[in-house]
Amino acid sequence: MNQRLPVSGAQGDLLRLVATGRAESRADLARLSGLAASSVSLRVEELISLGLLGEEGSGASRGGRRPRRLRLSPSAGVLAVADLGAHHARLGLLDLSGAPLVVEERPCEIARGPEATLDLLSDAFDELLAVHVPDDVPLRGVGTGIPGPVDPATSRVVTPSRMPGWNGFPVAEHLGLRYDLPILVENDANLMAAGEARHWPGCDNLMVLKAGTGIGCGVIVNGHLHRGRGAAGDISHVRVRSDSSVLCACGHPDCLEAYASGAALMSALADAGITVARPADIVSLVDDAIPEATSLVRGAGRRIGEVLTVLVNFFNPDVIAVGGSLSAAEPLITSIRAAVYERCLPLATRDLEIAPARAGRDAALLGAGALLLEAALV
Amino acid sequence: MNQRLPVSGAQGDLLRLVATGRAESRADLARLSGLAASSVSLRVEELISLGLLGEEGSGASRGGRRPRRLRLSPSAGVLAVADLGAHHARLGLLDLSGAPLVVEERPCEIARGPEATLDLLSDAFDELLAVHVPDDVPLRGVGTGIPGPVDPATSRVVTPSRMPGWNGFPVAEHLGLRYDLPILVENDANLMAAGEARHWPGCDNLMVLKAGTGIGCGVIVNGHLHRGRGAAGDISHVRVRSDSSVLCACGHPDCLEAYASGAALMSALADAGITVARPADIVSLVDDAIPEATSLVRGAGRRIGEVLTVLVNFFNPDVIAVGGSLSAAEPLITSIRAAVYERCLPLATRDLEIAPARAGRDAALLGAGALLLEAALV
DNA sequence: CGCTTCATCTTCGATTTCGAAGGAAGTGGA
DNA sequence: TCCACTTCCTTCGAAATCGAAGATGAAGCG
Repeated sequence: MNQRLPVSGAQGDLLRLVATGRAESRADLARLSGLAASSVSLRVEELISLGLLGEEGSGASRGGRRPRRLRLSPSAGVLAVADLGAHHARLGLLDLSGAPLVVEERPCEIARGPEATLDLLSDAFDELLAVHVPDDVPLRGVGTGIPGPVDPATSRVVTPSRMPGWNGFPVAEHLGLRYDLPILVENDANLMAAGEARHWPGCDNLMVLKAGTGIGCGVIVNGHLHRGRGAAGDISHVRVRSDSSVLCACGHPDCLEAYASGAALMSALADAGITVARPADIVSLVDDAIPEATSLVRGAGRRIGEVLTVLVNFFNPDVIAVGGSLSAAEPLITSIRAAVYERCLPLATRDLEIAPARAGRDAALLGAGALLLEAALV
Repeated sequence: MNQRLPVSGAQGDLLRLVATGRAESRADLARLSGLAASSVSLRVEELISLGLLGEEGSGASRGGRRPRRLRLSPSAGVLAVADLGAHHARLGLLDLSGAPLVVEERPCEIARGPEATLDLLSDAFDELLAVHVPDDVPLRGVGTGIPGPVDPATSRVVTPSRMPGWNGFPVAEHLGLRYDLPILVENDANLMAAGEARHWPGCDNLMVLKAGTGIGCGVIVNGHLHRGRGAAGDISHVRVRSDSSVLCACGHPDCLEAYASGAALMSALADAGITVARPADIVSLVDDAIPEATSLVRGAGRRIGEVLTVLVNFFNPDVIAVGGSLSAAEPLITSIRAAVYERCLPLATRDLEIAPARAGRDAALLGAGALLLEAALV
């Protein structure tokens, strides 16, 4: 049941507005699309008779007649999305409004190479589809996040670290052999940013920091993901000020990652005689008020904050959302805030919000859905 | 002769495409606007009969019939644009394709306050119009650059340094009292970036560095000026790594401006017993191979490059254009390049060009024209 | 309760845009 | 030179879109 959406032009725009939750009624659509109300009515009627859109009760009055609420029909289709990590993949199915139908996590060694990994992924998708989706509901798109840089022009992985065999691999092309559908391949931090963006209505410029084993960052400019040449947002190898000198795996001294990533904190804790298995365990240590852990997290936050200082002055975002497994540690955000507010221009921090991410663990999957809906589905 | 352009919707789009030089023929317009060729012909015919557009000879064949070249009629109108500096204003008139008709520089103390300065500006505009523009050619828009932050939402100056009396002043509103026309007010580095952008066709993401008395920076994302909350691109108060510690006028230690601005270099030269009047004089010293000057400029370039490192990783621009009076010093760009290429991710520098600005001394004026044409003129 | 006001949505004729077809004007190869 | 082919531009009927007017349903108010 693979099938491209049979919509084009104006119809597609309207469908997208409903799918992304920006519009709920014909009147909303008229306001947002710029089309005349009459044209909207016509197109909506067509979309309903195509079975893509449905009417469902009525919305809240804004002082006059209540709008008839429009929703994507559940049978309009589903999206299959995944977020590949080093040792496991998070994957699931979304409906066409981008809401998750089912999400699960499977072990998956990315080091086994692209073919094996992607085939495992496709098989998992097929399983989920067979179990959770009726036969007459078509798959409309496939998207996946990759823990490394993706060239936006070619959808190929470029110079990834810790992903042997993936360099230059045409991921989208390979998935396209199995699915004749819109395919999205994107860096995982970028997907997370796209997912987070939907939770900050009215904020067009945001940075999403992913503090986990590594440090990732995605950038939304003007409501759209900024890709640059494929590495945009990569701040992990920025040089930080420091008294000592630590050599990073990349060959340069004093990279942010070597001081403030979950991996760096874990190894520093080990030096202090405290062994933890995952970055998330550091959060528990902080919650238990273990001084070594708290001090380390605070130092990491300060270092991250110092780097963000430059970026806040330069980019002036509305929001910096901090996610990833380390973000649950209270002192992290606090010390990031302190560093940024102390050193940045008042004009840049005037209305700047530095807050925990809102999209939760499935942010990357939701982001993949959002990008598929916005960009890929015509 | 003030008059808003009598165009709307599709007509305006087409006019803009011709004005900005992106389209030269009906066929170009059809390709770029997305309209059908037949619709383009209709609208163009209207624009010609309105006297806004004219046909002028024919262009180069692309293998078939030669296109009839379209140009904005010289009588379609003019724009009045200015770039305010601390002690003088550069101002001029542009035709509707953004090309300068006349440019001049006048002494103008910005410290005399907004009313006096803006009235002087308007008087200068009126003079130029009277001398250089026939009575039947209307003024279509007015734009000016300000050497300080401008809130994009309100077009007010916010927390400027060295501009007493300007804080919170509604510049656009004030000019609007005298001209019932589209008014543009923008930070000077931003205008320079907008002007530079036109000289880098195909490059959608660029940073323009202005190295003069101060250090300014404008950012073009996706072909459009990025404003953020009004301070975007302001990197002059970013903290740099250094052994010593210098206190900047802003109250923080070790700002980039305190080490690498023309003002900082001049004061360092003075300490070495070499007195110069303007940053441009430093360039002559470098050309004469005065070791102190060369070494200072090289150090400034390295420091600027180190800051750019962070921004290149984060933003992944296609081009960094270096302008301003110091940019003529060869070692500046060389050492910026060295710092950036040494430390940035290969993916980010793969196709990155770091080059002297191309738009010349009138960059800001051209930028004002470009922004007026793109944004203000409907 | 009836009245006014408001926002939503539809109807219908006027306008704009499209797209297929074709004429005009050029290039390049046999 | 002729002829095939390309690109540019226009013509004209078909289709999409608009906008004014009105119908619909709900909230607010005396």
